[in-house]
Parts: sequence; structure tokens; C-alpha cells
Amino acid sequence: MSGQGDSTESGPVGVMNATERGEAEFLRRYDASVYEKPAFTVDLVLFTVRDEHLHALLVQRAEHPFKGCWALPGGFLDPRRDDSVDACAARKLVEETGVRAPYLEQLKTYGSCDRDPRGWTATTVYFALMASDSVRLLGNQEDARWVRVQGDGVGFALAFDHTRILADAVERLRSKLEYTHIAVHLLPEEFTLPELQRTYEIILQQPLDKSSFRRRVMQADMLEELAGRQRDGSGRPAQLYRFRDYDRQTFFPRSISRHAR
Amino acid sequence: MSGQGDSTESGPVGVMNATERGEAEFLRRYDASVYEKPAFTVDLVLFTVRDEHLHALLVQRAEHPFKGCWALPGGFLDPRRDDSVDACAARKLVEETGVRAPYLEQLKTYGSCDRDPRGWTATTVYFALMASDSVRLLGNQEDARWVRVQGDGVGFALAFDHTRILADAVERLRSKLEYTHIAVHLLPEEFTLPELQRTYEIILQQPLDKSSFRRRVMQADMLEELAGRQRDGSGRPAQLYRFRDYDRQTFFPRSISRHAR
DNA sequence: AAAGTATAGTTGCTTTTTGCAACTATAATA
DNA sequence: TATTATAGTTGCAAAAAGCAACTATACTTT
Repeated sequence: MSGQGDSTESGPVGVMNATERGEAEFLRRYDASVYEKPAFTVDLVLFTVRDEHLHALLVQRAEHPFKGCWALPGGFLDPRRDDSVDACAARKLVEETGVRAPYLEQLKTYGSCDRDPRGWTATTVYFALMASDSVRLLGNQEDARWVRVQGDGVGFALAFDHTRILADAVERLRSKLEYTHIAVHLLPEEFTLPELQRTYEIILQQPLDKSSFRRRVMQADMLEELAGRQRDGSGRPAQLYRFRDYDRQTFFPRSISRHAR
Repeated sequence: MSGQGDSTESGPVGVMNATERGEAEFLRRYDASVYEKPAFTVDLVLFTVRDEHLHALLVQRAEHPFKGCWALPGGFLDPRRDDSVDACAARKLVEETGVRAPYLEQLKTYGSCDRDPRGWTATTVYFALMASDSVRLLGNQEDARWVRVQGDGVGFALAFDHTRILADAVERLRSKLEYTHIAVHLLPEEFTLPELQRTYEIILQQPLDKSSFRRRVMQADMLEELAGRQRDGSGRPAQLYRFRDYDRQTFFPRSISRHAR
């Protein structure tokens, strides 16, 4: 099988030039518009934790279809403005929340002929985590609201297939919390261990042992101890920490709940 | 926040009729072609294990662009034939391999203005696992071959951004093997525990302890003991098993390698 | 100011889980 | 029949997690 590389990657210079001329000619004649294409959109599931509950950002649709219904924020990708799908998601995130660089991860792509009455559409969905105090909902989005997530949804039906998409996003969030550190992205840059533990408990919907949780987090060695302490009304003030490496995604060697699914 | 559901989900019958007439009118006037759309394709990363190595299926491109280069199988989604992206992936899988229902999971969507010289394209990539003996490469695909995967790729560059896509797929495969049972989909329906262990070792590229591996697998209670035993030349014949529930995706409570990343 | 209360953080022990290595089991083969 | 090769089990040491009591440090109450 080692010959495959030779026959495709390189060859005599003359042959390559002919191939290159062939491709240039091909591209000159190529007309993308002859192929029928589905419409392509990008939607966002923005999560935050506040008031002891997980919340997702929803917008009320101003236009048809599903006018008046609540939906995930998002919209058409613009090939002239967006150099990539990721860039499109980042643009829509900024337009919606003004947040610079929180945690943004691609969830999944949903596409079918019947998910939108306007016809065949595909949407690539991203989910983002952010601290609730870092967001001020922007500009013209008077109809954007944080809605409490209970169970696997918000308790009422959303536009398009967004009910299902939100449920998938919630499931993915819970699943990732079991074995990664991503919950730190739901907190402000400086936070305490009890706050972090509370965040896990809220999303996983179960109490966690304090001692085990601390051991787990400290052994992962992802937190940097800060100088100050946080005073929260009564009780002993808690040590402040900062997440050490916002880029690297690290994993716990073991699922955080005792009886993982 | 409970009022949101009321204002969007339902209302007086007369109002809903007006809204519905509005939406019908909107859809009648709607012309999807006014929006510029990226081209949309679906690509597949097909994995199998044979000759003690992980292999991926590649095809040699017959046409420009990247004529003669090796690439992942796939192609344009056809909105007239494909009711959904998932259905398109399943269709291409059958066209390529004739396999009915192996493990097929969406990996990720890659889209940008510069990944294809023909212009803005997006591709949703699926990865599939199958037993090597279940596949006979089909029909006109004389240029399709199983290529050995070493490290995070095949050792030579692929067309488009497929080198990167393959690397992502390999990483996802390894990552999922750490905490799920999906390796069973790389084996025929009936298999032995030593074969399953060997499959994990080949992909994770490290030896596993026999006793711990068996404990782990048996505790997960996913295998059904069969009547027969398998004779493999010399040595004691091994017990045959069958995977119990091909639909449910189950998780190990802990990562399989001792020192997870 | 002292006692009470609330929350943070630690410690020591029990229980559970894993890693390791020796052991038994069952076939083909010399 | 002994040897070899692989399958599968068992027992124990080591590591990790769960649990509960303990100390620490603030504010609040009396």
C-alpha cells in the first residue's frame, strides 16, 4: 500500500503541470449553481447558571415561520461575511451577547426536508457556556431571554426542531460534565471551590461529596490559587481560584457520579 | 418566566387562524433562491480492524479537483433523494460498502470558503465502524481501498481537508473507546473476549490487563454468552459472545487506560 | 466580649475498585 | 503422555473513592 502515496502525492514535474492545468481548466468552467443546495443556518445553545438553575438563551421570532414562538438564536450563514462555520457561530455569539471568548463547541448538524416549512434546511448547532454576569443581552434583542432549563427542556415547545436540539444540548452538557472540567466556563474568571461544586450539582441534579470533589479537582491540577478570599455573608470565606488553561480540554479519569449512565 | 409558554404556545382560536394564514401567505411568497448558499456534502470515515491494524476506507478521486488524490468517500447531498443528512450518510454508506446497519455516528461539520477550490462548501462527516469481513467493496469503486491508519493518519496527504478530518475521526474513535463499548461494532456478530480485548489494544495502542478487562466488560453486562466456542489453532478455545443491545450506547464508569489524557 | 451559627476546608478510616501475578482449564501438537 | 499455547479464574496488595467527624474562620446574637 505504500505505492499509493507515490501515485497521488507527487510525480514528474511535467505530469503535475498537466494535472494542474487540467484542474485550472476544470475550475474555470465550473458553475456551482447547477447543483441544488439546501439552505444552511447556524444556531446557538447558550447556557449559563444563575439563581441556582441552568438557563438557556431563547429569542422570540419576529417573522414567519413560527412567528411569535421562542427559538434558539441563530440564522443563515452568509458566505460573503463568514469565512467558516466556526466564524459564523462566533459572529452570531457576539451579535447576541457581546461576549468575546467563552467556551464554544460544535454540537451537531441537523438537516432534513421537513424541519423548516420553507424547505430543505441544514443547521449546524453550537453550544456555549458563559458566566451569567459576563453577559448583557445586546441591542435590538429585546426579545431575548434567559429561560430556566428543567429536566431536558424549558417546559414548552420551541420553533422548528429546537425542542429536540435543546434536549440534545442539555444531554451533551451533562455528559461532558461527568468527565471534563468545562463547568469552570460557567463561572466568572475568579471563583471558589464551593461555587464550582454547586455548579456541578445544579447541572447534574445530585449532591456531591465535598471531600471527594475537592480531591478530584485538586488532583487534576487545573486550578491556580489566588491571593484573595471571597466573603459571602456569613461563614468562613472561601479561597479564590482561577482556571489555569482555558484552551486545553482536560478529562477526569473517572466519571463524577458514582453510577454513571 | 412561566408566562412565556402561554404567549407563544397557544392562544384564542381566532388569533391562531390569523397567524396561520399569515404564515401560509409568507410561505407562498417565499423564494429560497434569493439567499446565497454554500454547497453541502456528506463524507464518511469508515473504520475497520484487520491484520492487527486499524484501517480507513479511502477512494481515489476520478475527477477534479484533487484528481488522482486519495480522499474520504462522500459527495453532494441531493435534496431530492435525501430526506435528511442522516439518510444521505446511510445512502452513501450502502453505495460504498453494501453494509446494512453498522455503527454510524455523526462526527462534525467542516465548512469554510477555502477548503474546496470550487468555493464555499460545508461537509458533515460521519464515522462508521464495521467488521472487516462484513464488507465487500461495491461495484464501480475499483479505486476504493482500506488503508492502514498509523498514529493519526495514513502517512500521506489526502484531498481537501481530509487529512485533518481523518485525524479528528481517529481521535474521536480513541476517545470513545476509553469509556464506551463501541469497539464491539468492529467485530463480527459473534466474537470472543480475547478478540474484543485485542481490538481495544490495537486502537488504543497499549496492552491491557486481561483480568481487569474481563471484569470491566462483564460488569457492564452488555454481552450474551453463546452456546459455541471458538477454536483458533492451538490453545484452549474461547467462549463466544454476542453484543446484547446494539441500539443503546452504554458507558464504562471509568476510562479504560490507566492514565487517561 | 463571649457564645452561637454558618460555611470552608482537613483528616482518618472504611469500603470499593483496580492492578498484578500466580494459578487452573482445555485444546492442539510433538 | 508430556509439551505448548491460549482461555479463564482467583487471591491479594495497592490505589481510589465514600463517609463522617473534626478543625478553621468568618459573621451574628446576646
